Amino acid sequence: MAKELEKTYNPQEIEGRLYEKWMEKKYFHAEVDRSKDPFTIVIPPPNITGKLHMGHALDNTMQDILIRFKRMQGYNTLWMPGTDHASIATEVKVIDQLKKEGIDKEDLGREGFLKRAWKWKEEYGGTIISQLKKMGSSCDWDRERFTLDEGCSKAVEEVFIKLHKKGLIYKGSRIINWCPVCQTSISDAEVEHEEQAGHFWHINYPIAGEEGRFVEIATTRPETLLGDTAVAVHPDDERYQDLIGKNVILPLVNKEIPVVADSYVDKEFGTGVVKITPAHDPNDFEVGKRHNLEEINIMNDDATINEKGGKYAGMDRYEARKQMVKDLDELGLLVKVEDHTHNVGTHDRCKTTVEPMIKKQWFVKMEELAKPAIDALKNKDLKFVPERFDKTYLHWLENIRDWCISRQLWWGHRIPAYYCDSCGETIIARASERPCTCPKCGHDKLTQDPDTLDTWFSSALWPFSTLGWPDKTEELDYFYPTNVLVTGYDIIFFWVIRMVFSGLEHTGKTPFDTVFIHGLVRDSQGRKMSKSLGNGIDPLEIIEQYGADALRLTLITGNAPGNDMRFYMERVEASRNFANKVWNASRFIMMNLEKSEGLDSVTLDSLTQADKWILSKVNTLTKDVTYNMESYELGIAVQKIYDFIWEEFCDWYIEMVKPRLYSDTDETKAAALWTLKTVLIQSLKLLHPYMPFITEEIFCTLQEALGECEQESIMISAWPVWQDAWNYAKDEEAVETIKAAVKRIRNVRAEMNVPPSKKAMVIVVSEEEKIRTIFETSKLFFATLGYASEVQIKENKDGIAEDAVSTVIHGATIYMPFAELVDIEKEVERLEKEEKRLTGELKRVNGMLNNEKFISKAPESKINEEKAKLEKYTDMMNQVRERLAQLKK
RNA sequence: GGGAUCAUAGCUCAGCUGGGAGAGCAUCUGCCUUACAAGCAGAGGGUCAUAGGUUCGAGCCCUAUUGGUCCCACCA
Repeated sequence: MAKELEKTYNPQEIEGRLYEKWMEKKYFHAEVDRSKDPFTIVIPPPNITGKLHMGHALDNTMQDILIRFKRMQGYNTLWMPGTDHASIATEVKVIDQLKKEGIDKEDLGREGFLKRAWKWKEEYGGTIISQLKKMGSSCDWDRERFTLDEGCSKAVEEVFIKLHKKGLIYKGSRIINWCPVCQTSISDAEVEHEEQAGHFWHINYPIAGEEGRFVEIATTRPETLLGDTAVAVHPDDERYQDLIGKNVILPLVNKEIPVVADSYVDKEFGTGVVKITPAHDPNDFEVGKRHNLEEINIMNDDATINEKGGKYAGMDRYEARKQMVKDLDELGLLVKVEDHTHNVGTHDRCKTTVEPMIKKQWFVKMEELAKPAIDALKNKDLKFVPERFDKTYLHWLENIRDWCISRQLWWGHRIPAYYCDSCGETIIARASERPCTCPKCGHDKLTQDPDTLDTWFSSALWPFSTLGWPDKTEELDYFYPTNVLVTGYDIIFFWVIRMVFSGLEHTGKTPFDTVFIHGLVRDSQGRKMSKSLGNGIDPLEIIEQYGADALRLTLITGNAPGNDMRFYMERVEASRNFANKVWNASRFIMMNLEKSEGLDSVTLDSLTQADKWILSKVNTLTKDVTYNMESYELGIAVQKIYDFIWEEFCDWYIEMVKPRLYSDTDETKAAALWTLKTVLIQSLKLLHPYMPFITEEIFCTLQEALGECEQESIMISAWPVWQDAWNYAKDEEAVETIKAAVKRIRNVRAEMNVPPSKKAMVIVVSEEEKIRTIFETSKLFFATLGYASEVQIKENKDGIAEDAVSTVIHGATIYMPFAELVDIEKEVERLEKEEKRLTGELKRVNGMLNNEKFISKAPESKINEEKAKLEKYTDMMNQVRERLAQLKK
């Protein structure tokens, strides 16, 4: 009657089939349903250029765990999926592809290029989505979105126009970070600072009109000298007081430039004199503004020197540097060269050293937007898990600078700005409302701004643009704000912060209340997984070999929120082994259920001590796991489930129950089967968010075998809750006593090298009736687990051979009278060790209980606990001493 | 320069608001016990980085120190 499970767990066969079933049944799909509370997560949209890596695997496993957990708890869960157009990354890919065909981007023109880019997206953009499905991700694929799709684009346009109207978006000439290779501006967040070994060149600038007098400046970038428009000293610097207001002659250029006083200059650093290049340094730019200095851009977009550079025109910036140093040396103006390491900004994508340049770009004014985002955290409308990322978030926001959002790229959202060809008027308008004539001069030729927006501009709107904003959709009203955002700490600046202030500005709400942060997945040596190192481990290969469940478990176990983790194949194997353990335990249970009858008539009253013990255990486990999961302690929760299933359920309970199952006459057999089934199902449910495939397969097979149908899938079954009826504290305590006795027996036998096949009599001696009853009740499995040929339970040790091996547990002494094994010396040694341990414990407990401050300050429960311990240890000590005395005779 | 974080068994790491030092892997010793050798039973192994402090009590809180990692930052 029952459907059988395979002998070993074979994930490959199962995973694809189950995922298809889930898709078909639409379990992932969420519709607005006002009768239920929503629970929403938006996926960090992976780049369409992306391939699934361990970072995605971790990120998506965490989200899927939360979603599956909440779904089982009865929430109407929406996990909103989608992809990011990834402006620059994709543009580079397409350019590369074109290059292989010998085509230049410019040849193709904007229209042609975009056609190719869309084609590329159609071809490769779905790769990562299909890979996410292999992980078991329960996203609502019917709602899949793309940052460049119609809806998201509409939101982008709306936000741009809205912010512009409020004066929060402006176009201005400012110092921006320019990537000479990608030939686009980039935002501050995209600049990575890298320590580079460089030089400090000390150069003499002749003082105008004072033959033979120089002022020595020090610079790390001599080539920018061509754009110098001043030299600055500190206003209080006594050394240079007389120079302020005078002119110096800019070497090589032979132009007079002024000496200005500005407190930005550090007297202690270098020579205390700074050359000021307003067009190529953010500080100098500020100084320049304060002193009305000319801004001379000396570079082309590819970082070669432009026509303003005289003889250096056309040279690359580094080439020019070399030549200029040489020329200065020849002129005798080079004083010295020192080694100097300094931080230079590089483009995070291509690692090119960025060139600060003055360019006309679009910016978002940040100060006003940042404030509510800061308040949101302080008011606890938003929280980070773990909390320490609060500081990262606040620090960034409190020191925020305007966000450069225009990019000189084609693939992305076009800036909705139009310029009149005649009068230069700027018109901001929706594409659909694009004016035909200039509202100012009536000219009919308008040109749209060629730039596109930073890719993060659209992802910043992701939590609400995907739900229909700016339209007032049902979905937006119901699912927004979302609940949790799961992401790595590396994109807090790029994304999280921008979503928060965007959400607050445009919807008036924080887009999510919790940001659940994880770390990086590193290789076994702790290095970042990277293409160039070739140390990346492909999650798909792991899935292929070990199954998605094993991968998911590996990524979650033993990993604290926000911490990096190392990826080990050994750990994957351990996870796979656990899957196999679960599989086989289930197989065992189902084999036994086949022959079962009368499970329906089992009541809680008919359960044995052992049954009640495991039921009580799984009950507590349920409470703990739920609590941990609600606190985002996923690693702790799954560790508890793992320990429970493997140790308590498999190694103890199943072993305890075997004698009853193998007997045809045991009247508690049905109770055992019922308990096995019940605890298994409950454990599977708790495990399901972590290991969705194996739990589903077993759950369904089991239900089929039982002819029961709670639900057709475990993923829509109800999450277990703690119930008072399953709380059996006394039975738990009783079974723990038995376990302690069994452990002692095994310990003694192992130490004496007695094989399990060699059974021996076990005599339990206890003066307490309660203890004797516990053993009496559990005699059957106690004998099996303790490898006993016979179990006797006595009130006193009368009649037991004096030299019988013994061991002591709380409340009882266990004797194993097999003469041939006796080794008095070892026995004494062991007991003395025990005595020593107990002495220590007693000392500690006595110390506490005799301490007035402890008694007056500690909570009563704690005091009672310690009192109970004192009693227990005293009791054990007496037994140990008695036994010792007996042996030493 | 500012900030964060880590230092716990041979290795990799858990340890949530202070009260039992833990897991996986590795090692050693027995077991092919009819769910599982991807297994079962047992064992060894730690001054919880160092020095102080708070506390009846510290791996956990405070201070300093050492060493590592990361983030931020306009010292030319």
